[in-house]
Amino acid sequence: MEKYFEILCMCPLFRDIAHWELTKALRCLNARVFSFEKGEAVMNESEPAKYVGIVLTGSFQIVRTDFFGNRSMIANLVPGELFGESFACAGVEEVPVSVLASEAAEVMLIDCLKISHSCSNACQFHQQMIDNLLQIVAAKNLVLHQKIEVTSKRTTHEKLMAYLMLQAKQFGSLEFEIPYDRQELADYLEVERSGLSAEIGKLRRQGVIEADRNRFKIYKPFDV
Amino acid sequence: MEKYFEILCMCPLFRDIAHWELTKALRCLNARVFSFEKGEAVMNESEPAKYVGIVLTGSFQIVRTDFFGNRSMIANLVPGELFGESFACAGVEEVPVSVLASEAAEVMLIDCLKISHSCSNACQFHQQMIDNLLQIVAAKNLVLHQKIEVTSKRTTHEKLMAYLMLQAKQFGSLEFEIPYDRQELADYLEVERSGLSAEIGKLRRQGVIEADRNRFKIYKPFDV
DNA sequence: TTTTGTATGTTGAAATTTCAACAGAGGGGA
DNA sequence: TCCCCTCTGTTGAAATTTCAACATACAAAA
Repeated sequence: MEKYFEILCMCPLFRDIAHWELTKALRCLNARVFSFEKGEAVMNESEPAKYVGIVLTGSFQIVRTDFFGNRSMIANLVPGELFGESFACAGVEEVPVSVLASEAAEVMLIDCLKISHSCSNACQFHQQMIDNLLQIVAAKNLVLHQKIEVTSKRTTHEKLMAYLMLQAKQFGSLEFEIPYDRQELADYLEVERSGLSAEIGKLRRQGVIEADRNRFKIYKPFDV
Repeated sequence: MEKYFEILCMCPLFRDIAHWELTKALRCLNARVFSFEKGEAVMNESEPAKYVGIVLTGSFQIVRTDFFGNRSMIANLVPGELFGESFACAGVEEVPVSVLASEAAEVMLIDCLKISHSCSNACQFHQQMIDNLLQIVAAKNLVLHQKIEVTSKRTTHEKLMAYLMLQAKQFGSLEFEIPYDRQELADYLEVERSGLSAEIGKLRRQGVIEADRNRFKIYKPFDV
């Protein structure tokens, strides 16, 4: 467990929890680590929400698949990030998403009730973790608002540009990598892959962007 | 202030806070009540997030308007519901939405910092309110996931049916009223109003639904 | 009652997306 | 090296949406 301390210390869930208290906390929380191969699911749609997951290594994707098999990409998770916390805190019986490993990856799972309910040992850290959870869940809200901001645009062109500008802003550079391949980006933007590829090709020919696989470069913020 | 006690007691923010403590709490929180006319804004896009709002009477809508004036409807709020809490808890400098009164309405505004920071009087209720906030923010997450579920559908037909089925499920009846007029529903579904009206007309003629203003009735769950 | 304004429904052309199918590039393994 | 498979880009036809414009119904105001 100790080998994950570095990443756990960076995890917002353990913010302001003393290093020496972490070992005790993990035991009290009955935290356990699991490994996944690419494509495996940590959490499946319609399961009850019980656990909070912390990405330790690799990366995961939060996706939802509807009745007809249409896939919608919600977010990409990198080490230190959490998932499942909103559903567990809200106590939903059926999570509306799946969480899939997008490469070999490891997570730590914690029973959410163990966070909110103080244990018999009267551990100090519970309160701090609830405060931390509140901030994390609130921040997750912003991620969803961001997706809505992008996907509420009506055309593939507008969605793509909105997404790329947002990424550029977050990376602080007009050149950056995105965590999605074409199909996944299409699933995030809620458009057709072929249409997305066509749009990228068009922007490339117009000299608006440069795109190589998941590496993008914006030349002109707007093609006014 | 006392005249709002009934609605405040039902507000999830004050869940498990003793009735006798509420008066003290409101004073400690420096809670204040404001009135708004239809169309007025309690909160504007790009303002810093500072307050948590509680709807006391009337109703409000959370909307976002982009660069080009395209409006996107996020949610409708009725008495007892909160808004702004996610942004305030996440400490964002620019809220991504506006909150507008959809009729004459009243809200109670509370400085979010006063909730999370214990006061000098060492009031008891702060901790309970943080626990409550966590659940509220987590639930807000579900509302956003729900909107994404609906709007990720590709056609107006699918979006509309997904929305209506969801409403029917929440009302527990195939007959119900929605809180939006046609333009607002179009803004929620992220489609064109005229296209939405056309689709509603089609479904009506096919006998799939009955629709009069904001009152809907579903005859056949699916038009397989 | 008449007027005015808003909400809703309709329509047809233009723009865009979806869909299905295929081609080329590149990586990994045999 | 060759083969296989995945990812990306292209394309053209069909389906759908957007856009602009107008008709109608209804409610509030004059």
